[in-house]
Amino acid sequence: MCGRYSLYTHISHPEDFEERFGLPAGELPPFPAGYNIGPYRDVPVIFQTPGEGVRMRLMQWQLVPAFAKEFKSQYAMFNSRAETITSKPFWQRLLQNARCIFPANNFFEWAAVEGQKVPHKFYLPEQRLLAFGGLYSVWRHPESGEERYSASIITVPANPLVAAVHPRMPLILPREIEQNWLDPAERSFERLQQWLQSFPGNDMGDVEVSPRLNNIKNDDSSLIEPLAS
DNA sequence: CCAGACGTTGTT
DNA sequence: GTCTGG
DNA sequence: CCAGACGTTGTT
DNA sequence: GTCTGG
Repeated sequence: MCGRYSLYTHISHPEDFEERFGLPAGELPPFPAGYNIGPYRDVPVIFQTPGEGVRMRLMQWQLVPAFAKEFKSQYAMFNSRAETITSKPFWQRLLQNARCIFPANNFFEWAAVEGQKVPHKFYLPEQRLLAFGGLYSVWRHPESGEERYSASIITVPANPLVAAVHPRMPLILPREIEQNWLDPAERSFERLQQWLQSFPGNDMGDVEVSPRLNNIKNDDSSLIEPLAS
């Protein structure tokens, strides 16, 4: 699963967004560095619609279907299982028409050790920016017509490194397919399905971090530091 | 995801 | 236990 | 044509 | 909103 992550590269190295996604620093959404980002927050999401370039905007981290009566979900849909989105029509349509990327610097998973929840940070040392594959949805207010965006992170089975801590992990897109993933012209179900892979653990780092991370009210850069043991 | 709350009626 | 809030 | 359906994940 | 069923 993926229920907590960090994003601060857009503050420290905004040029990464230009290089990877063609997004100039001036077009990044106003979002402070976040070291402890959880579900239901508004987070920066990268997406593309037909006839338009790649864009980034804030979306609420959950998924509210367009047909919902209110802008809230009665289910926990901040994650979407790869196994589900390829097998059910509702999700298949989103996979073909509403893919997005959550930019991130790492993700956290909790190990259950003697009844304690022990947080671990997973990251790619050589890469400041990670691209989580996700799905988004646009909901329109019935009266005002106001648009509200929401988005969900796709999950896949954990690779062996992550599996030592937790059985699921976010879909991480290899750099070479990021552009294809965002391209609204890509509708091949078979290719899309092939991209729902668990990113290998070989190049990933895993460090235990402070349990202060557990409380989402804590949000500072010390939370991503390896726990001194 | 984790943490923290979780209880009301009627009245002025 | 289960729901809500962040 | 209208009515009705359409949406979980992860945890122990 | 959009698709399916009757």
